[in-house]
Amino acid sequence: MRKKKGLKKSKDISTEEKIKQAARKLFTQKGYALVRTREIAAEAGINLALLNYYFRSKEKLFDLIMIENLRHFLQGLSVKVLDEKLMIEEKIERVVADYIDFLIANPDLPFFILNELRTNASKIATKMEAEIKPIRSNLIGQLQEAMKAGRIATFNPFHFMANLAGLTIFPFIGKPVLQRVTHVNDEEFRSFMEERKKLVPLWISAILKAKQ
Amino acid sequence: MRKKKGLKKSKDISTEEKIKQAARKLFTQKGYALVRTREIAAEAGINLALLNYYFRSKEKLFDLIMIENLRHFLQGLSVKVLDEKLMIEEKIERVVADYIDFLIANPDLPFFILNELRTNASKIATKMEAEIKPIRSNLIGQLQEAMKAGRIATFNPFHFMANLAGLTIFPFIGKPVLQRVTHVNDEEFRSFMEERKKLVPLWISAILKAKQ
DNA sequence: GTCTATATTCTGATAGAC
DNA sequence: GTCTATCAGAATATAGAC
Repeated sequence: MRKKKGLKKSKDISTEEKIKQAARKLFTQKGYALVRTREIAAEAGINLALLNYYFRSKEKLFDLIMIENLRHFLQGLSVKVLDEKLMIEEKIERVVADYIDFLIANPDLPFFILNELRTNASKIATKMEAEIKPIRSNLIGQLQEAMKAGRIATFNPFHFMANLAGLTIFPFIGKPVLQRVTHVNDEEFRSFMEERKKLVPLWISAILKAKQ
Repeated sequence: MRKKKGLKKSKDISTEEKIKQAARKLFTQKGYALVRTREIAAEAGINLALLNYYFRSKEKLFDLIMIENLRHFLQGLSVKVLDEKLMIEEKIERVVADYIDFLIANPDLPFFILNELRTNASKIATKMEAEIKPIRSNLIGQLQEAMKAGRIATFNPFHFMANLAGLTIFPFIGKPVLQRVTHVNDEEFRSFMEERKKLVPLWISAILKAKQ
C-alpha cells in the first residue's frame, strides 16, 4: 500500500515519467502533428485524463519533449568540441565518432529536429542558436588557424558545416531511402555507420585539402 | 458563355487542375498531416465540396500528388544517368549540377519525400524502387569499371550513394538549421548551392581517390 | 459543376465520481 | 491521483439546391 508514496525505485517509475517517456517515443518517431494524445496515454498505460492532469495540454507536453530532445541533440557535440584541447583534425575525428554512436542510439532525432524546426520555426530556433553558437565559433576558429598554418587549402564555413553534417547526419535522415536503393538491411546499415566513424573524418580531410 | 466547355487555354486551367496545383503546393510545403482540405480549397479559389467532388477524399488527392512528386524527384536523375554515354566522372558532374538546379527550383521536395516515406512507408516504396533500380545499376556498374581501370581506389556502393546524396541533397533538407548556424541568408544560400554544382563533383572525386 | 448547409467522425480537454 | 463519461471544437465528407 505504500507504492504511491514510496521512494522512486528504478523500475517503479512515476506516472508522470511514464507519460513523458511515451510522449518522447511517439513525438520523436512521428512528429507533433501525427501523434494523438490518446496514443500517448495508451503507450504509457494510463488514461487520457491523466495526461492533461500532469501536463495541462498536448502542446505543453510537446514543448517539454522538444526542449529535452534539442538539448540532447546538441550536448553530444558541445562536450567534445569545447572541452578538449585537441588539434582540429583530431577533434573532428572524435566528434564524428561520438556523434555517429549517438545517432545509432537515437536515429530519429535529426529528422525530428528538422521537421519540428520547419513547422514551429521561431519558437525554439532561438534556443538552439544560443547553444550552437559556441560550438560553431570553436570549430571555425580552429579551422582558420589550420588554414593560416597551411595545413588545409581553402575553407568556407558554410560548405564545411554542410559537408560535415551531410556526411555524418544525412545517412540517418535518408536511411529509409538509402536502404531501399542500396538493398541494405538494418544490420548492414549499422555496420556501415560504424565504418563511417573512421571514413568521414578521412573524407572531410580529403575535401579540405582538395583544391577548390 | 462558352467558358465552361471551351478548349483549355494556357491561362484558363480547369478546376480540377487548380485544385491539384494548390494541393501540390501545400502538401509539398507542409506535409499531409498539417494541411487542411479547407486550406487547399481556399488556395485553389474554390469551394471545399468541389475537392471531394473531383478527388473523393483528402487521402486520394494526396496519393496523386505523392506519386507525381516522386516521379518528378526521380526523373531528373534518370535522364542524365541513363541516356548519355559519358565517363562516370563527367556523368557525376552533370547529374550533380542538374540536380542542384532542380533542387533550387524545388527545395521542399526532398524533405517531403523523406517525410511521407517515413510515415506511409510501404504504400509507395515499391513504386520508387522500380524507378530507381536502373539508375543505381547504371551508376554502380560504371563505377566498378572505373575501379577495375584503376581510376578510383576502393568503392562501396552504399557509402557512395550516401555521400553523393549527403553532399548534394542534404543542404536543402538541413537548410533551416544550416542557415541559422552559419548566418547565411537566402541569397547567399542560393549562391553557395551554385558553387556546389562544381565543388561536389570535385569532392566526390577526392573521396573516391582517398585511401580507405 | 458549383455552391451552402449539414452530417459525421476525430481529437483535445474537462467535469466529477471514487 | 486515477478513472469514466462527456463536452466543445475542428476537420473530413456528403446532401441537396441551383
